[in-house]
Parts: sequence; structure tokens; C-alpha cells
Amino acid sequence: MGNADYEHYEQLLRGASLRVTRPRVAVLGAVTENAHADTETILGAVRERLPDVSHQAVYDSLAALSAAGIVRRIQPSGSVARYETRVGDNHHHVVCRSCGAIADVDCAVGHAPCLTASDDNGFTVDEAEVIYWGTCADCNLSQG
Amino acid sequence: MGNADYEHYEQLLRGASLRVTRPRVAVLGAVTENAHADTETILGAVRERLPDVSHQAVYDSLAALSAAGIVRRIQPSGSVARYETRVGDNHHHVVCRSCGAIADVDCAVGHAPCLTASDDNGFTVDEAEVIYWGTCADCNLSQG
DNA sequence: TGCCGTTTCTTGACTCATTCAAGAATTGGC
DNA sequence: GCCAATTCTTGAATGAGTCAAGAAACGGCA
Repeated sequence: MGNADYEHYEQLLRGASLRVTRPRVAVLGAVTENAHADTETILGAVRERLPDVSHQAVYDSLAALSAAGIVRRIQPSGSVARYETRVGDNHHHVVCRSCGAIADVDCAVGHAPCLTASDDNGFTVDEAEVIYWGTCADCNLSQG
Repeated sequence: MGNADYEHYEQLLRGASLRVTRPRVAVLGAVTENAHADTETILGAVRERLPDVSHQAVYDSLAALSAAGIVRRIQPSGSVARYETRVGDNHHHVVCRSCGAIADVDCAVGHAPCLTASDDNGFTVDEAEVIYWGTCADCNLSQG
């Protein structure tokens, strides 16, 4: 994580009116460099830089960053929480049923007809989340 | 749960080559009568009928029914597992961010263009799951 | 209808991601 | 630099879900 990165992360935090703390900057860096990583992986990555951060600080940072919309939290059924910094472009995810691998997918139709916010059952919808389930290339191979 | 119901559930189980046990029939009845209920609610409903079922039997039954495709398990981020018997019609769900309420939604475009199984990033996709996030009517009212 | 192997259920312990709580340290406005 | 507010550390607690071993129930077969 170079100095330019640090300044970029600091900007993102300040832009969201969040205090710039070392754990938060490190968490943001770790999520950027480890798309779709779970909390434990992020904790490990953060500790390479700040060996003494508590797991709670990482949980708190992830919660603050998620609430601010700087990172996005995803949690497919049966998985622990995972995080990514690609936000605001309404992309979706493919999840491997076999090994849990996750990859990004742009909406096949571009402007997301399924995803139009509408009024259903009295609900006011503001977001649509799509998860594609299947098998990744590696698992396809190893299973014949 | 009348006798006709019982026979219907029994048929479903046998049709999937599952043994017909009292816990399974009761679980299937409970899920049918409590769409989108979580495991604890289902356990409660089952115990009205079979006061001594173990929670493990309910977990096992739900797993067997899910694996057989008789019930569908859904688990929006931040929620515990929930179950429904409406299967095979590729419908989706709206989830209230405020109270967690869930309602069914048919795909707006009918034949689900976003949901076409395709080959992305080397993944073989076999299912697409859509969750709409928003606020339910009750929560809209109480929040102004 | 009764027997037997297999599956399922009961009981109870256990896991582990996540949350809670209290006090210490850090941040940033003044 | 100072101070109030926020965030971090430490350590315990929560709770959905899983694991394991033995008992009971299911259903194919005689």
C-alpha cells in the first residue's frame, strides 16, 4: 500500500465524514486488495501492517465503511460476510456451490430490467441484489 | 393440518424417495403454513403437533426437504435461514431493511432475462437468486 | 404380520462468526 | 496543545447451526 493509496483511502474516509484511523485505512486497503474476502482474511491482511489491531476494530471499521457506502458487504447463503470496494455500479456475483468462490458479473442486459425499483406488495424497493449460483471452472474440472 | 394435507405431504415425500416420518410431515406442514418462517418459528409450529421433537430433527428435516427440492431455503444477508414451499417457479423476494419482513415477487419481466443460465468467468450457472431490498408498508408508515 | 438393515431421531455437547460492554486511546475541532 | 466525542482494546457472551453416539422408527421382504 503506497503513499498514494493511503491518501486515496484517507480522501474516501473524509469524503464520507469518517474519522481517519489507522485501522480504517488498513481495512480499506485490505478490502481493496482482497475482493470478496471474508472478515478473517481481512483481519489477517490488516495485521500484516498493524500487527496489534483487534478483531473488533476490523468489525467496526467494516461496519462503518459499509454504512458509508465505501465498501459493500455481501453474504451468500451459507457463507460468512464478505466485502468488496467495487460499489455503485450495480454489478452482481456468481458463487460456486462447491468451493464458495465468488466472481463479479455485470448484468447481462446492461440496464437491469429485473432491477427496476418499483412498488411491490406495498414495499418501497431501493436496491436489487442478484446472486448467480453454479460451479466454478476449477470445480468443473475436478469433478469431471 | 387435515388428513388430505397429510396425504399430500406424504406423497411429496415419497415422490422424492424420502422416508415418511412424523417430524418431516409436520415440518412440511409448518413451512406450508408459515411461508418465510425461520427455523425457530418452524420448530414452534411443529411442537404444537409433536411436542417432543428435537430441534435437530427439524434441522435435519429442513435439510432433507431442501435437498429434495420440496422446500426452498432463503437467507437474506443478516437474517437467519428461512423456508418456503413455493418452489420451481423462479419467483423472488422483497426484504424490508427495517423489520426483516419478506414478501414474494414475480419477476417483473416474466421470463427473467437477467436470470438466463450462462457461462461467466468460467462458471457454469444453474440458478439466479434475486433479492429486492427496501421498506415494507408498515415501516414506511411508522417512519413517516 | 413380524424381522432386519438402514435411515432418522434424541440428547447433549460444541463450534465459531458476530456482538456486547467497559475502560483506555485516538481523532480532530477549537 | 486541550477537550469532548468517537474509536479501539480486551475479554466475555450470544446464538444459529453442527457434530456425535446411541436409541427409535421406517419400510422392504419373507
